[in-house]
Amino acid sequence: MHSFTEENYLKTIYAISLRQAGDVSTNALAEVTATKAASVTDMLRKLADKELIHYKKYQGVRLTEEGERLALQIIRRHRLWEVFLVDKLGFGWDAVHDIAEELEHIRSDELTARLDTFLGHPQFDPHGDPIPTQAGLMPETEYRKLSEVNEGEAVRLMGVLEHSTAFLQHLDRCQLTLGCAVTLGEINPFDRSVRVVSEAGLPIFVSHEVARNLLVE
Amino acid sequence: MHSFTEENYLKTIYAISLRQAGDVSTNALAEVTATKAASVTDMLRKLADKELIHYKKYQGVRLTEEGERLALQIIRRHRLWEVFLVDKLGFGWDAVHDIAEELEHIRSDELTARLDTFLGHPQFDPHGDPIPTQAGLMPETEYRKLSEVNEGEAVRLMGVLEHSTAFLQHLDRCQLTLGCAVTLGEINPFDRSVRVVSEAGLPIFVSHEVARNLLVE
DNA sequence: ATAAAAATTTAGGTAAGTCTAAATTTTTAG
DNA sequence: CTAAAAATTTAGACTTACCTAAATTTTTAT
Repeated sequence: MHSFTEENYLKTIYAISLRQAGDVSTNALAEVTATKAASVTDMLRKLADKELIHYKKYQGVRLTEEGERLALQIIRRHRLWEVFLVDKLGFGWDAVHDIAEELEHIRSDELTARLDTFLGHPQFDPHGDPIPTQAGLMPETEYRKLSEVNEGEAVRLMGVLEHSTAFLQHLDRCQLTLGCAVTLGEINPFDRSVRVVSEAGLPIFVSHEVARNLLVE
Repeated sequence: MHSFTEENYLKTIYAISLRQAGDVSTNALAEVTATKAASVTDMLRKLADKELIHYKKYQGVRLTEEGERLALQIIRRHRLWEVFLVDKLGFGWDAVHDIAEELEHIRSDELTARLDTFLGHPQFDPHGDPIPTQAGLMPETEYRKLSEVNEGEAVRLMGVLEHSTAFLQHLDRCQLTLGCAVTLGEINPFDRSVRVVSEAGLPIFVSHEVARNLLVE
């Protein structure tokens, strides 16, 4: 069996791999796991011994097939629990990350399977992130960033790239909820902020910083 | 904050205190926690430093008020999760203990409160054990053991004293479910086994060993 | 009452996961 | 191309929770 800590490293390696090409560096892992590079090195040696990562000293790491399978299993559990917390318990989408971070480590395939059924086999978590399948596949999504949409286009808000409480609460205050349809107004050439118009005709001003963290289709 | 392991010790001290008078011995704890007496002594010193138990060397331990408050909080979470697993996810009552053993350590008062509401503020877990209140009180129950009931009496099955999978599955096979009404037939004077009759008139033979692990009212 | 048995604690050690400081390797800049 | 900077690894140490073996205290039985 793998420890809580090992699972978190696998998940983190997967997450970093998604947003950058090439192997994952020791320092990048140290930053995300909030530990020191020396501690990361220790753990990498251990994960390599277990053949969960490909690791050559000084060269960074990448998950093996088995490592990726485990990472996706943990991400699946995390996202299913987030759906539970929001849909069933009524938590806000900005309040579930830390709790799901603990729940994801409960080790029971039957629990995961029953939870999935109970929730109605959801495809996406409350932040619009796709839920890996039981078979261990991450569903592909074809979303663009709102910051890449042209004036006049009509799009639907499908996900977020930033998961911080502060960002999600900002979206709540702007009434930008997942699934809402918006039409792009003019883009301010100075700061690239943009006005979008909701279904209800309500104008919402969105900074470039926010727009590039919103996924639309 | 208190570690996973510390929480388990508190819960175990509480559980042992319930079924025997006087202080809890080091050996009793070693047996239940499946560790060695020397390890228990280490942990007792730590819990005493944190003022969660009263501890005098060689004299056994008992929970302080704060220790009992924490123990009841953990038991509350355990039992609420068991209700969730059985009522919402459809697990059998014989399959939930180990999973709840992990879930009980998820540390979020809001999670516990919302789960309680979601489940409809249940008073008892799937084994008939009372769920401690949010205020930290263990509800009193006035159940007798089936082995102490007289011939001819009509009683209702309210709980179990033994929680093993084997015992619970045995009850399932006998169609002895919580809440079912039975009337006591004759008690065999040789082995103290007893015949009970269900509501449907079905006769069920119950060994003394089983009868003294069944709680009725 | 006291010696043997049982229970408990102390002493010293291990593994996991972390740390700091020092050594080493790789990358970058002139 | 090479020296300085940055990244990474190694060495040695700490904490938690556990262990075994030995010492100590309490209990039990004659």
